[in-house]
Amino acid sequence: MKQISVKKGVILQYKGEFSDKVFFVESGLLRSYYIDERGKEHIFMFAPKGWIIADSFYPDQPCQLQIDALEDSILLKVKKTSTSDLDVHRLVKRIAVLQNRIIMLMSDSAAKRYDHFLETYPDIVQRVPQKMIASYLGITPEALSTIKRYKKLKR
Amino acid sequence: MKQISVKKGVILQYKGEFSDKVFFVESGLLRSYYIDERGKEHIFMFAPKGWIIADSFYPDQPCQLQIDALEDSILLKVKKTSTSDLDVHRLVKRIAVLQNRIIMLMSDSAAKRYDHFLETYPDIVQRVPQKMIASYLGITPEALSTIKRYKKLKR
DNA sequence: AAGATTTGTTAATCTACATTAAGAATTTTG
DNA sequence: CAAAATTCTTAATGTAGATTAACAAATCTT
Repeated sequence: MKQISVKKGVILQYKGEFSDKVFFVESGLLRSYYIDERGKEHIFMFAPKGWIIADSFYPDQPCQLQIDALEDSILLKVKKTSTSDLDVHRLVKRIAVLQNRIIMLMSDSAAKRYDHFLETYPDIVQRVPQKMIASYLGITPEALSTIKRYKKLKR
Repeated sequence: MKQISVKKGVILQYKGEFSDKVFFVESGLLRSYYIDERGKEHIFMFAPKGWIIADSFYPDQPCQLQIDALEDSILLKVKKTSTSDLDVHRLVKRIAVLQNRIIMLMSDSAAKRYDHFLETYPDIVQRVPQKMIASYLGITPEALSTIKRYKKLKR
Protein backbone atom coordinates (compact mmCIF):
# COMPACT_ATOMS: atom_id res chain seq x y z
CA MET A 1 0.00 0.00 0.00
CA LYS A 2 1.93 3.00 -1.18
CA GLN A 3 1.24 6.50 -2.32
CA ILE A 4 2.06 7.44 -5.90
CA SER A 5 1.71 10.60 -7.88
CA VAL A 6 0.90 10.58 -11.59
CA LYS A 7 0.79 13.20 -14.31
CA LYS A 8 -2.20 13.71 -16.56
CA GLY A 9 -2.17 11.25 -19.44
CA VAL A 10 -0.23 8.49 -17.72
CA ILE A 11 -1.63 5.01 -18.35
CA LEU A 12 -1.74 3.06 -15.11
CA GLN A 13 -3.09 -0.17 -16.45
CA TYR A 14 -3.15 -1.56 -19.98
CA LYS A 15 -5.82 -3.74 -21.47
CA GLY A 16 -4.66 -7.35 -21.49
CA GLU A 17 -2.08 -6.80 -18.77
CA PHE A 18 -2.11 -9.09 -15.74
CA SER A 19 -2.61 -6.53 -13.05
CA ASP A 20 -2.98 -6.92 -9.34
CA LYS A 21 -3.54 -3.25 -8.61
CA VAL A 22 -6.37 -1.31 -7.08
CA PHE A 23 -6.13 2.48 -6.88
CA PHE A 24 -7.72 4.73 -4.28
CA VAL A 25 -7.91 8.27 -5.60
CA GLU A 26 -6.68 10.80 -3.02
CA SER A 27 -6.85 13.72 -5.44
CA GLY A 28 -7.22 14.28 -9.17
CA LEU A 29 -9.23 12.20 -11.61
CA LEU A 30 -8.83 8.81 -13.27
CA ARG A 31 -10.90 6.94 -15.77
CA SER A 32 -11.26 3.30 -16.76
CA TYR A 33 -12.30 2.39 -20.26
CA TYR A 34 -13.02 -0.56 -22.47
CA ILE A 35 -11.54 -0.72 -25.97
CA ASP A 36 -13.70 -2.60 -28.47
CA GLU A 37 -12.63 -4.70 -31.48
CA ARG A 38 -12.69 -1.64 -33.69
CA GLY A 39 -10.42 0.25 -31.31
CA LYS A 40 -13.17 2.50 -30.05
CA GLU A 41 -12.97 3.59 -26.42
CA HIS A 42 -15.99 3.30 -24.14
CA ILE A 43 -15.58 4.99 -20.78
CA PHE A 44 -16.53 2.55 -18.08
CA MET A 45 -16.20 4.79 -15.06
CA PHE A 46 -14.73 8.03 -13.79
CA ALA A 47 -12.91 8.05 -10.44
CA PRO A 48 -12.62 11.42 -8.74
CA LYS A 49 -11.31 11.95 -5.18
CA GLY A 50 -12.50 9.27 -2.78
CA TRP A 51 -13.29 6.64 -5.40
CA ILE A 52 -11.66 3.30 -6.08
CA ILE A 53 -10.69 2.24 -9.57
CA ALA A 54 -9.59 -1.21 -10.72
CA ASP A 55 -10.34 -4.04 -13.05
CA SER A 56 -12.40 -6.92 -11.76
CA PHE A 57 -10.06 -7.98 -8.94
CA TYR A 58 -8.84 -11.23 -10.45
CA PRO A 59 -5.03 -11.06 -10.53
CA ASP A 60 -4.76 -14.18 -12.67
CA GLN A 61 -6.92 -12.91 -15.54
CA PRO A 62 -5.95 -10.33 -18.17
CA CYS A 63 -7.50 -6.90 -17.65
CA GLN A 64 -10.48 -5.96 -19.76
CA LEU A 65 -10.15 -2.31 -18.85
CA GLN A 66 -7.47 0.27 -19.35
CA ILE A 67 -6.94 2.97 -16.70
CA ASP A 68 -5.38 6.39 -17.10
CA ALA A 69 -5.14 9.79 -15.42
CA LEU A 70 -7.32 12.61 -16.75
CA GLU A 71 -5.67 15.06 -14.33
CA ASP A 72 -2.49 15.07 -12.26
CA SER A 73 -3.44 12.76 -9.42
CA ILE A 74 -2.31 11.33 -6.13
CA LEU A 75 -3.21 7.71 -5.52
CA LEU A 76 -2.92 4.92 -3.03
CA LYS A 77 -1.90 1.75 -4.80
CA VAL A 78 -2.91 -1.55 -3.21
CA LYS A 79 -2.16 -5.07 -4.34
CA LYS A 80 -5.31 -7.03 -4.92
CA THR A 81 -3.62 -10.20 -3.78
CA SER A 82 -3.51 -8.87 -0.25
CA THR A 83 -7.13 -9.78 0.27
CA SER A 84 -7.08 -8.35 3.74
CA ASP A 85 -6.87 -4.83 2.28
CA LEU A 86 -10.00 -5.46 0.21
CA ASP A 87 -12.51 -5.08 2.94
CA VAL A 88 -16.04 -6.30 2.46
CA HIS A 89 -17.42 -2.84 3.04
CA ARG A 90 -15.60 -1.37 0.08
CA LEU A 91 -16.48 -4.25 -2.22
CA VAL A 92 -20.13 -3.87 -1.32
CA LYS A 93 -19.93 -0.18 -2.12
CA ARG A 94 -18.39 -0.97 -5.46
CA ILE A 95 -21.15 -3.42 -6.27
CA ALA A 96 -23.68 -0.65 -5.61
CA VAL A 97 -21.84 1.64 -8.01
CA LEU A 98 -21.78 -0.98 -10.74
CA GLN A 99 -25.43 -1.79 -10.23
CA ASN A 100 -26.35 1.85 -10.61
CA ARG A 101 -24.27 2.06 -13.75
CA ILE A 102 -26.20 -0.87 -15.24
CA ILE A 103 -29.58 0.60 -14.34
CA MET A 104 -28.40 3.86 -15.87
CA LEU A 105 -27.39 2.16 -19.10
CA MET A 106 -30.73 0.39 -19.27
CA SER A 107 -32.72 3.59 -18.83
CA ASP A 108 -34.18 4.48 -22.17
CA SER A 109 -33.13 7.83 -23.51
CA ALA A 110 -29.71 9.41 -23.80
CA ALA A 111 -31.11 12.59 -22.23
CA LYS A 112 -32.05 10.65 -19.10
CA ARG A 113 -28.68 8.95 -19.00
CA TYR A 114 -27.09 12.40 -19.08
CA ASP A 115 -29.18 13.52 -16.09
CA HIS A 116 -28.15 10.34 -14.30
CA PHE A 117 -24.52 11.13 -15.02
CA LEU A 118 -24.89 14.67 -13.65
CA GLU A 119 -26.26 13.24 -10.40
CA THR A 120 -23.52 10.65 -10.06
CA TYR A 121 -20.65 13.00 -10.87
CA PRO A 122 -21.88 16.54 -10.13
CA ASP A 123 -18.47 18.18 -10.44
CA ILE A 124 -17.03 16.35 -13.42
CA VAL A 125 -18.90 18.11 -16.21
CA GLN A 126 -16.48 21.03 -16.14
CA ARG A 127 -13.38 18.91 -15.78
CA VAL A 128 -13.50 16.56 -18.75
CA PRO A 129 -14.14 17.10 -22.46
CA GLN A 130 -17.74 16.52 -23.56
CA LYS A 131 -16.66 13.76 -25.86
CA MET A 132 -15.63 11.71 -22.83
CA ILE A 133 -19.00 12.24 -21.22
CA ALA A 134 -20.57 11.16 -24.49
CA SER A 135 -18.43 8.02 -24.43
CA TYR A 136 -19.56 7.30 -20.86
CA LEU A 137 -23.18 7.73 -21.93
CA GLY A 138 -22.77 5.53 -24.98
CA ILE A 139 -23.59 8.25 -27.52
CA THR A 140 -21.65 10.47 -29.91
CA PRO A 141 -20.39 13.94 -28.95
CA GLU A 142 -22.73 15.38 -31.60
CA ALA A 143 -25.74 13.76 -29.95
CA LEU A 144 -24.68 15.09 -26.55
CA SER A 145 -24.33 18.54 -28.03
CA THR A 146 -27.91 18.36 -29.27
CA ILE A 147 -29.18 17.10 -25.91
CA LYS A 148 -27.55 20.06 -24.19
CA ARG A 149 -29.10 22.49 -26.65
CA TYR A 150 -32.57 21.10 -25.93
CA LYS A 151 -32.01 21.30 -22.19
CA LYS A 152 -31.09 24.98 -22.56
CA LEU A 153 -34.21 25.67 -24.65
CA LYS A 154 -36.48 24.10 -22.06
CA ARG A 155 -35.18 26.48 -19.36
CA MET B 1 -28.73 -19.54 6.33
CA LYS B 2 -31.66 -21.74 5.47
CA GLN B 3 -32.93 -23.66 2.50
CA ILE B 4 -36.22 -22.63 0.96
CA SER B 5 -38.22 -23.92 -1.94
CA VAL B 6 -40.28 -21.62 -4.15
CA LYS B 7 -42.80 -22.13 -6.91
CA LYS B 8 -42.52 -20.47 -10.29
CA GLY B 9 -43.88 -16.93 -10.19
CA VAL B 10 -43.24 -16.25 -6.51
CA ILE B 11 -41.82 -12.79 -5.82
CA LEU B 12 -38.97 -13.04 -3.34
CA GLN B 13 -38.14 -9.39 -3.09
CA TYR B 14 -40.21 -6.33 -3.93
CA LYS B 15 -38.89 -3.06 -5.26
CA GLY B 16 -38.67 -0.52 -2.42
CA GLU B 17 -38.64 -3.17 0.27
CA PHE B 18 -35.89 -3.06 2.90
CA SER B 19 -34.37 -6.42 2.32
CA ASP B 20 -31.41 -8.08 3.92
CA LYS B 21 -31.53 -11.21 1.82
CA VAL B 22 -29.10 -12.83 -0.56
CA PHE B 23 -30.13 -15.98 -2.42
CA PHE B 24 -27.88 -18.77 -3.62
CA VAL B 25 -29.61 -20.75 -6.31
CA GLU B 26 -29.31 -24.50 -5.74
CA SER B 27 -31.66 -25.39 -8.56
CA GLY B 28 -34.16 -23.66 -10.78
CA LEU B 29 -33.98 -20.13 -12.12
CA LEU B 30 -34.51 -16.65 -10.69
CA ARG B 31 -34.40 -13.21 -12.21
CA SER B 32 -33.86 -9.71 -10.86
CA TYR B 33 -35.39 -6.78 -12.65
CA TYR B 34 -35.66 -3.05 -12.50
CA ILE B 35 -39.05 -1.36 -12.95
CA ASP B 36 -38.85 2.09 -14.51
CA GLU B 37 -41.12 5.13 -13.93
CA ARG B 38 -43.42 3.97 -16.69
CA GLY B 39 -43.78 0.56 -15.10
CA LYS B 40 -41.68 -1.18 -17.73
CA GLU B 41 -39.55 -4.11 -16.55
CA HIS B 42 -35.88 -4.33 -17.47
CA ILE B 43 -34.27 -7.64 -16.62
CA PHE B 44 -31.09 -6.98 -14.71
CA MET B 45 -29.81 -10.50 -14.39
CA PHE B 46 -30.76 -14.15 -14.60
CA ALA B 47 -29.63 -16.52 -11.86
CA PRO B 48 -29.54 -20.19 -12.76
CA LYS B 49 -28.06 -22.94 -10.55
CA GLY B 50 -24.87 -21.86 -8.82
CA TRP B 51 -25.47 -18.12 -9.07
CA ILE B 52 -26.14 -15.56 -6.36
CA ILE B 53 -28.92 -13.06 -6.67
CA ALA B 54 -29.53 -10.00 -4.47
CA ASP B 55 -29.91 -6.28 -4.46
CA SER B 56 -26.88 -4.17 -3.70
CA PHE B 57 -26.17 -5.55 -0.25
CA TYR B 58 -27.15 -2.48 1.77
CA PRO B 59 -29.78 -3.63 4.29
CA ASP B 60 -30.63 -0.05 5.27
CA GLN B 61 -31.55 1.13 1.78
CA PRO B 62 -34.71 0.31 -0.18
CA CYS B 63 -34.25 -2.25 -2.94
CA GLN B 64 -33.99 -1.02 -6.50
CA LEU B 65 -34.56 -4.47 -7.90
CA GLN B 66 -37.37 -6.94 -7.70
CA ILE B 67 -36.60 -10.67 -7.65
CA ASP B 68 -38.83 -13.55 -8.66
CA ALA B 69 -38.72 -17.21 -9.64
CA LEU B 70 -38.96 -18.11 -13.33
CA GLU B 71 -39.01 -21.82 -12.47
CA ASP B 72 -39.68 -23.85 -9.34
CA SER B 73 -36.44 -23.37 -7.43
CA ILE B 74 -34.51 -24.39 -4.36
CA LEU B 75 -32.52 -21.63 -2.70
CA LEU B 76 -30.24 -20.91 0.19
CA LYS B 77 -31.31 -17.73 1.88
CA VAL B 78 -28.64 -15.75 3.74
CA LYS B 79 -28.98 -12.56 5.73
CA LYS B 80 -26.74 -9.84 4.36
CA THR B 81 -26.24 -8.46 7.81
CA SER B 82 -24.18 -11.47 8.74
CA THR B 83 -21.19 -10.04 6.98
CA SER B 84 -19.19 -13.13 7.76
CA ASP B 85 -21.29 -15.10 5.29
CA LEU B 86 -20.51 -12.62 2.52
CA ASP B 87 -17.02 -13.77 1.78
CA VAL B 88 -14.69 -11.60 -0.22
CA HIS B 89 -14.29 -14.27 -2.84
CA ARG B 90 -17.96 -14.26 -3.73
CA LEU B 91 -18.20 -10.48 -3.77
CA VAL B 92 -15.26 -10.29 -6.14
CA LYS B 93 -16.94 -12.81 -8.40
CA ARG B 94 -20.09 -10.75 -8.37
CA ILE B 95 -18.16 -7.62 -9.31
CA ALA B 96 -16.77 -9.46 -12.33
CA VAL B 97 -20.27 -10.44 -13.40
CA LEU B 98 -21.53 -6.88 -13.12
CA GLN B 99 -18.52 -5.55 -14.99
CA ASN B 100 -19.17 -7.93 -17.84
CA ARG B 101 -22.79 -6.91 -17.91
CA ILE B 102 -21.76 -3.27 -18.29
CA ILE B 103 -19.29 -4.02 -21.06
CA MET B 104 -22.01 -6.03 -22.74
CA LEU B 105 -24.49 -3.16 -22.54
CA MET B 106 -21.90 -0.78 -23.96
CA SER B 107 -21.13 -3.02 -26.91
CA ASP B 108 -22.74 -1.48 -29.93
CA SER B 109 -25.28 -3.63 -31.67
CA ALA B 110 -28.17 -5.60 -30.29
CA ALA B 111 -26.99 -8.59 -32.35
CA LYS B 112 -23.66 -8.58 -30.50
CA ARG B 113 -25.36 -8.22 -27.15
CA TYR B 114 -27.39 -11.30 -28.03
CA ASP B 115 -24.21 -13.27 -28.76
CA HIS B 116 -22.82 -12.07 -25.46
CA PHE B 117 -25.95 -13.26 -23.71
CA LEU B 118 -25.68 -16.70 -25.32
CA GLU B 119 -22.13 -17.02 -24.00
CA THR B 120 -23.03 -15.91 -20.49
CA TYR B 121 -26.13 -18.07 -20.18
CA PRO B 122 -25.73 -20.94 -22.68
CA ASP B 123 -28.66 -22.96 -21.38
CA ILE B 124 -31.20 -20.26 -20.68
CA VAL B 125 -32.38 -19.59 -24.22
CA GLN B 126 -34.68 -22.59 -24.13
CA ARG B 127 -35.92 -21.95 -20.62
CA VAL B 128 -37.32 -18.41 -20.72
CA PRO B 129 -39.63 -16.61 -23.15
CA GLN B 130 -37.86 -14.57 -25.82
CA LYS B 131 -39.45 -11.42 -24.56
CA MET B 132 -37.46 -11.77 -21.34
CA ILE B 133 -34.24 -12.16 -23.27
CA ALA B 134 -35.19 -9.05 -25.22
CA SER B 135 -35.73 -7.21 -21.96
CA TYR B 136 -32.30 -8.33 -20.73
CA LEU B 137 -30.75 -7.09 -23.97
CA GLY B 138 -32.58 -3.78 -23.82
CA ILE B 139 -34.55 -4.30 -27.05
CA THR B 140 -38.11 -5.22 -28.03
CA PRO B 141 -39.17 -8.81 -28.67
CA GLU B 142 -39.84 -7.83 -32.31
CA ALA B 143 -36.26 -6.66 -32.73
CA LEU B 144 -34.95 -9.89 -31.21
CA SER B 145 -37.11 -11.86 -33.57
CA THR B 146 -35.54 -10.05 -36.51
CA ILE B 147 -32.01 -10.61 -35.18
CA LYS B 148 -32.68 -14.33 -34.92
CA ARG B 149 -34.00 -14.44 -38.48
CA TYR B 150 -30.81 -12.81 -39.77
CA LYS B 151 -28.65 -15.20 -37.81
CA LYS B 152 -30.49 -18.11 -39.41
CA LEU B 153 -30.06 -16.64 -42.90
CA LYS B 154 -26.33 -16.25 -42.45
CA ARG B 155 -25.95 -19.95 -41.61
C1' DA C 1 -59.96 -31.36 -27.01
C1' DA C 2 -61.70 -26.55 -27.48
C1' DG C 3 -61.29 -22.11 -26.30
C1' DA C 4 -58.60 -18.49 -24.16
C1' DT C 5 -54.40 -16.43 -23.21
C1' DT C 6 -49.67 -15.67 -23.93
C1' DT C 7 -45.84 -15.60 -26.98
C1' DG C 8 -43.55 -15.15 -31.45
C1' DT C 9 -43.27 -13.54 -36.32
C1' DT C 10 -43.48 -10.40 -40.17
C1' DA C 11 -44.04 -6.09 -42.39
C1' DA C 12 -44.95 -0.92 -42.66
C1' DT C 13 -43.97 3.21 -40.69
C1' DC C 14 -41.63 6.25 -37.35
C1' DT C 15 -37.86 8.18 -34.43
C1' DA C 16 -33.67 8.62 -31.69
C1' DC C 17 -29.32 8.64 -32.50
C1' DA C 18 -25.22 7.73 -35.90
C1' DT C 19 -22.60 9.46 -39.57
C1' DT C 20 -20.69 12.86 -42.37
C1' DA C 21 -19.15 17.27 -43.12
C1' DA C 22 -17.95 22.04 -42.46
C1' DG C 23 -17.30 25.85 -39.67
C1' DA C 24 -16.66 28.06 -34.85
C1' DA C 25 -14.71 28.01 -30.38
C1' DT C 26 -11.40 26.60 -27.28
C1' DT C 27 -7.00 24.70 -25.76
C1' DT C 28 -2.26 23.48 -26.50
C1' DT C 29 2.26 24.27 -28.11
C1' DG C 30 6.27 26.45 -29.91
C1' DC D 1 1.41 35.83 -29.15
C1' DA D 2 0.39 33.15 -33.44
C1' DA D 3 -0.23 28.73 -35.42
C1' DA D 4 -1.72 24.10 -34.76
C1' DA D 5 -4.44 20.87 -32.70
C1' DT D 6 -8.35 19.60 -30.35
C1' DT D 7 -13.06 20.13 -29.09
C1' DC D 8 -17.77 21.76 -29.85
C1' DT D 9 -21.73 23.01 -32.60
C1' DT D 10 -25.01 22.79 -36.30
C1' DA D 11 -27.24 20.77 -40.14
C1' DA D 12 -28.20 17.12 -43.80
C1' DT D 13 -28.72 12.46 -44.47
C1' DG D 14 -28.69 7.48 -43.05
C1' DT D 15 -29.96 3.51 -40.12
C1' DA D 16 -30.86 0.42 -36.11
C1' DG D 17 -34.29 -0.48 -33.56
C1' DA D 18 -39.19 1.25 -31.71
C1' DT D 19 -43.96 1.20 -32.55
C1' DT D 20 -48.05 -0.45 -34.44
C1' DA D 21 -50.76 -3.90 -36.17
C1' DA D 22 -52.31 -8.31 -37.84
C1' DC D 23 -51.67 -12.94 -37.87
C1' DA D 24 -49.43 -17.58 -36.48
C1' DA D 25 -47.80 -20.59 -33.03
C1' DA D 26 -47.44 -22.24 -28.62
C1' DT D 27 -49.06 -22.68 -23.89
C1' DC D 28 -52.50 -22.65 -20.30
C1' DT D 29 -57.14 -23.56 -18.57
C1' DT D 30 -61.35 -25.95 -17.99
